[in-house]
Amino acid sequence: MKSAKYVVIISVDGRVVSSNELNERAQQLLKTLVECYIRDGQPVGSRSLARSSDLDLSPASIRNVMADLEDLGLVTSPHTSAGRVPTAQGYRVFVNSLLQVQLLESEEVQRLRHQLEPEGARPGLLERASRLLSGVTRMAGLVTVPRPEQAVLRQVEFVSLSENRVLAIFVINDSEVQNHVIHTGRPFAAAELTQAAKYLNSQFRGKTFDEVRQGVVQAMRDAKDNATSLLQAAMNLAEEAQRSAEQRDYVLAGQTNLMGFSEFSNISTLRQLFEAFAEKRDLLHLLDQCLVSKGVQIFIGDESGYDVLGNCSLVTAPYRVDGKVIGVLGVIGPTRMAYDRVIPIVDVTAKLLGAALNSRQ
Amino acid sequence: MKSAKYVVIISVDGRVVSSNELNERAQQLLKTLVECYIRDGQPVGSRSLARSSDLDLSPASIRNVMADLEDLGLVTSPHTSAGRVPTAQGYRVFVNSLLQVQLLESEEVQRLRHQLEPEGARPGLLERASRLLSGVTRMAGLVTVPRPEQAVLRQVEFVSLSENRVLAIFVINDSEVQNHVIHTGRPFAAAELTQAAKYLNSQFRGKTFDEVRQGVVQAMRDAKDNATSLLQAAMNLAEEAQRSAEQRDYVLAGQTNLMGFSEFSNISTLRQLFEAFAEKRDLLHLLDQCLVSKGVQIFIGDESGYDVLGNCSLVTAPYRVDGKVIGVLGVIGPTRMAYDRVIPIVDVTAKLLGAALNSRQ
DNA sequence: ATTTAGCACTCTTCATATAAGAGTGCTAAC
DNA sequence: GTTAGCACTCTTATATGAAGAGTGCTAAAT
Repeated sequence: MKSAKYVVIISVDGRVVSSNELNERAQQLLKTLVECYIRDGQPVGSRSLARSSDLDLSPASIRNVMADLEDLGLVTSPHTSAGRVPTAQGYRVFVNSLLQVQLLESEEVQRLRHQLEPEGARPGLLERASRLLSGVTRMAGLVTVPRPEQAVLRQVEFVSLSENRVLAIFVINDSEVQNHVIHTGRPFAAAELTQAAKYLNSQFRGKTFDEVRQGVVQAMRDAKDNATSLLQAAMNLAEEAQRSAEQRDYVLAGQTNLMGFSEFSNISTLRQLFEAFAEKRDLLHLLDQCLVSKGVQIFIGDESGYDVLGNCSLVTAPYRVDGKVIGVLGVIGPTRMAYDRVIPIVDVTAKLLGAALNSRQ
Repeated sequence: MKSAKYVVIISVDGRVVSSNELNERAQQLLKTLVECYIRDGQPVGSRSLARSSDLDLSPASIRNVMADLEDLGLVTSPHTSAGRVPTAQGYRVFVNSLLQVQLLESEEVQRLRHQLEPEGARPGLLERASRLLSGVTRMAGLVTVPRPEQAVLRQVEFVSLSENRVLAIFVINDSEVQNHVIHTGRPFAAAELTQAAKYLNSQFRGKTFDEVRQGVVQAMRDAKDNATSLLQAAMNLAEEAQRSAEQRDYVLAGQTNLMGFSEFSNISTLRQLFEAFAEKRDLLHLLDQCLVSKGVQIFIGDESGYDVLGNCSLVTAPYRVDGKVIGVLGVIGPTRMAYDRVIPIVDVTAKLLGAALNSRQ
């Protein structure tokens, strides 16, 4: 292998993140190549690249550049006599420094906003957002349920189910509701439960779940000596509910859209992907990483670290209530996706969802 | 086409339902053919059928019988030089009168029962039943959420969300919970809501939703003149909640298992099927039809009336609480499935789910 | 009258061969 | 530094032929 002509800056995690040191021509050609490939889905050869690019170069010259890009790991060739295809790293350079995102028409934004208006409770806002994303991108939409830790407790109710089982109902933030069955050590009378709920509501209504957690721990310590059975019980319930309320989850929509892409024409690949959707664990882990991000975050191909997502890209954006990030939404599709369209859509949808949630306070 | 030698009884809906008039030999051969095809997934020829069947016949004789079965529409041939494959009608005759179901080992039943024990609330009982079905049959499991009309109201709570929005929480039957956002005509104070809930609980706790509906109508009529604003409001809330509580739904599990079958190797077929799963409408309509059945009910291939389910079979059984049918569960897979195993599994699971729901009362 | 052996026939599947086409890498000329 | 030319590789499509599976029909056997 000959040494590369151009230097590419590598980030801390060992991946290409910048093309500052790629010369003008190489950048231009990489950009055009990615655009062509995203548009047509076919490996693009030197000939058609010469035609598509504004540069006035012969195919032979272009072939030289392509060889360099290939050495840098930005493009690859399916076989000798096919054109070049971007690698995950190639897409990364494209997204980071070559891409100019399309601005959404304001009427288009209006349309999105309209879809997220709180008219009619069904289906829920999260599900509508997820469907919206999948519908407008023709890929799969993904919206995590809001984090309870950062969510505000609005109300808690206890309902006796049977002997030792109590149903705890938490109204969170807004109309999001979580139900949890709690197995208690002893039976509780209805009046006892009502009082427990009353106490908890008076203490913690409007508090975040983090604060609730702390308050519960504190109260349990204080109550050590002179604990009434009721307080003790209420605390137990709250803590247990708190624990089971920490489950992360997401709402997925439009998976079937992915079946239209040739990338997933291999049914075993497709199956693994869908199993990952159903399993949720890996996706949730990935989405959790996006919670810390300020804005749109993208995983391209193997960057995710999960084999199943080998030829998938995940475009995400966190959504906020009261300025605090409480969840993430995004779109999942083949690495070969129209990033310039998808990125602003995800970005705007996150903002609109946050706004919709806020307006419900 | 030559005329058929054997008469097949046709049921009211125009489908073959009985093979009483098929002679002994034809029945035996059809049975063996279906068994072979279910086992191997290959069209079965006269030669191998001669070997597999207990009958001591030459391939040539068998070919004669096969020609008759083909005329009757019970088997078909993919092409000239392939063996025969059962049609939907062929499967129907097999299931109705040729099949002997396998009895489940009692230890196997124990294992199923164990999986449905109410230990740990997560995931919910319905979801566990659905997963159970998909896991043990290696196909897709399906469980409808219980019908609210026949369900018993255990408790209702109202929570004020914002100006004109009230969250109604219905605890039904057992730990099943439904949340509904109600848009009210005017704001309600917390105390008002509490009283409304108290009133409704005192009136309707333990009643079925049908009775609730009647009670609501009656109370609204009585209250016409001397209606307190509170009663009126409570009634409105209850009625609206009632209306939105009528939505049917199901829990699906193990769809990805279907991707392993050659029947769904065509990705466009697969996509349509998965879209039907997501759409839910058609499946629900089909499942509704099974509510009236006493026991296991089966749709084979095009019997369902939906094109997407062309090469699917759906095996269902209603489940009961307090002797009343409140829902349906089942398994969906290719028409080529091991009916002798699946039928008792679905049957038993329905009983076990009913029992598990009952034991929670 | 039923059953069966024999046989011609059809259709699929697999392997092989061939030609066309696309695109490359290299070299030498511009 | 750029490009034309060219040999080379690899894919794709198409044709061909042989093997194999299974059928339907007919005539002989039971």
